[in-house]
Amino acid sequence: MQKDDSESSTNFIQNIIEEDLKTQKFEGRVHTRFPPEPNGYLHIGHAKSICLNFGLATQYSGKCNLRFDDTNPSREEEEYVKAIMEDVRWLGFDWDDRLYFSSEYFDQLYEYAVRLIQKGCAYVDELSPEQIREYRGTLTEPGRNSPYRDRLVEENLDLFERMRAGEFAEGERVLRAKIDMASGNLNLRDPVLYRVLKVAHHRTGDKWCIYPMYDFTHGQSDSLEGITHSICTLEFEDHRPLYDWFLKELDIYRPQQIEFARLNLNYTILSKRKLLQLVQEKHVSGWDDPRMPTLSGMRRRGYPPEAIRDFCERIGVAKSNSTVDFALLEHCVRENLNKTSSRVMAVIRPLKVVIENYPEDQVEELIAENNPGDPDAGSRKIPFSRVLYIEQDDFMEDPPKKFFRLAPGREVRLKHAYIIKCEQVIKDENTGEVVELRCTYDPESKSGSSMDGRKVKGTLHWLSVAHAQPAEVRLYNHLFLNENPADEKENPELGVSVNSDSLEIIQDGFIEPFLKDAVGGDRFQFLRLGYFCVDNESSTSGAPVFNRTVTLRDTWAKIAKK
RNA sequence: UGGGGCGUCGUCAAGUGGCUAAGACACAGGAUUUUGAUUCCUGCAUUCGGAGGUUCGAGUCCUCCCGCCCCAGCCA
Repeated sequence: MQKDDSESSTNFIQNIIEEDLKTQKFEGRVHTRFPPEPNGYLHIGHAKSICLNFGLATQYSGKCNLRFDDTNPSREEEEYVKAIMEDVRWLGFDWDDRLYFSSEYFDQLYEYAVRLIQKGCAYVDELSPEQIREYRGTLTEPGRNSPYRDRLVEENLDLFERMRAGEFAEGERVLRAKIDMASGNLNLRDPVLYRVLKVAHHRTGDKWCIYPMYDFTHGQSDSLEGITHSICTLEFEDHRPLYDWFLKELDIYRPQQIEFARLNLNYTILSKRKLLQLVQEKHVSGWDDPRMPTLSGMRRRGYPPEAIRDFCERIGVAKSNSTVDFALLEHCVRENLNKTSSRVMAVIRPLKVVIENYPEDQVEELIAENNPGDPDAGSRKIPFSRVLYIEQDDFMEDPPKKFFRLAPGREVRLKHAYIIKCEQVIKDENTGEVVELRCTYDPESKSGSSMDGRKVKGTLHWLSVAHAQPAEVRLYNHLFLNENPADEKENPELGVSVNSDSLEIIQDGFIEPFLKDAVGGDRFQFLRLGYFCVDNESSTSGAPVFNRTVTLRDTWAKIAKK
């Protein structure tokens, strides 16, 4: 297989696969799987795994399965299954007819367990959970054998069958593998294979009251599906000997487990447990809150799936624990949106401007290009009149040196329109707040006219007051101010560290007339403000609500800070 | 003091003994610009956790040391 891009380098997993292809280890096959547990929503960390697994399959003309690892019914729900499938599809991947559930293998897994018992490799233990822990030993001291370890095969078979029949309460019996209680690898100290769980399963209902553990399920499921490369995260490295042990003892097809480092992103948390906590404690509106690093949150925020895939491509795959800069994700989002979104004007903190020398009842239709970088994007008309809104930030009564927006006596260009000059500042008598600017315009300076060559430093976005439509605009910032919110030592209480400025709702923003009819998911660049999308949840017909996806890069903000 | 991993630029990350250690993001300058956006240039590791050694030649091989991460669920 030739790489289509000779400049890009291969990661260590690709190297392994290419070596396996060369040696015909799996008869030239590449078959991966993405195996989420349906106990939460997918986040950007899962996207890395999805892109890796599905991407490898595509690259090497192989296949990738979607398999729900649903062996613990007490934490799993159908709601999550649906959401996960939606998210994987949205990201742009397709599992065709290869949708699997570990629970489909419960019969087969039970049979495998019986086989191990018959080989003398597994036994039913009746130590309590606490005793099992005690007998396991510690990191530095070996464990001790359970007194029930040497039961006869027949006795184990009978007991295991009775476990399945529901004769024992939770915690009274477990099935354990007989490996090595002195192993330095704790996973090999007679791991539990089956436990009693008198809980209905979202797919198998009440059929079972014993459920296999992850370790006894994952490898066998991979084996049954003919997976070649079983890619998982680093914390499972210690499980690989166990993964291999089961397949060897069972004498069934052996896929190869490969571990890579999970994604960490600064300013965000990527742990299902903590994300669930944010949802449950209502620090966010739900799993799809636009501030969440979940795929559903990013979708609602306006991140294009292409940008997320690009990000996953760029971060690479390796084995060292690392934390990727959030700025890289934002860069990918901007890069995509810059190419694809129409430029429109919106004013979120309006300041009234009256053009004194512009006729009272005149309205002009000005031509505005939709995307300067893309001539095919076309243009639209925008109304210009005597009374306008500009952004409050774009005026300063007493400007610093490098400020080249509007100020008393200064000139700026209004985008697509005329050059105006600030003649007078009107303030509120009581508060002293600037409430209106009286300006004049230069009729010769109209955009597109022969006389528009005159240069001014600043160009502002604006809206005609009579034509502007009101709209709610939501501005988002990092959910956490701390660069490393996952650090328990720094942030023992997660909720407390949530950035109180992570959401700002602007109720009284204004948008161009035609944006009134924008529909959920539509994406735009609000000139000079950032990229925004129409919120799917809160928007109603004719009254769109906009989410700020990401700001534009802002050099001025950096200068102003100094 | 057990077992398993990892240490290359601020952040990711190529590099599989042989030209001056890729690339991206970030950052800093400059040019163009009716978005302080975009685009375009330019700069940004004499050095690869440290110390020895092998070699004509070491980020890559060997030895020792240091640091960081994971494992003691009947979670995945």
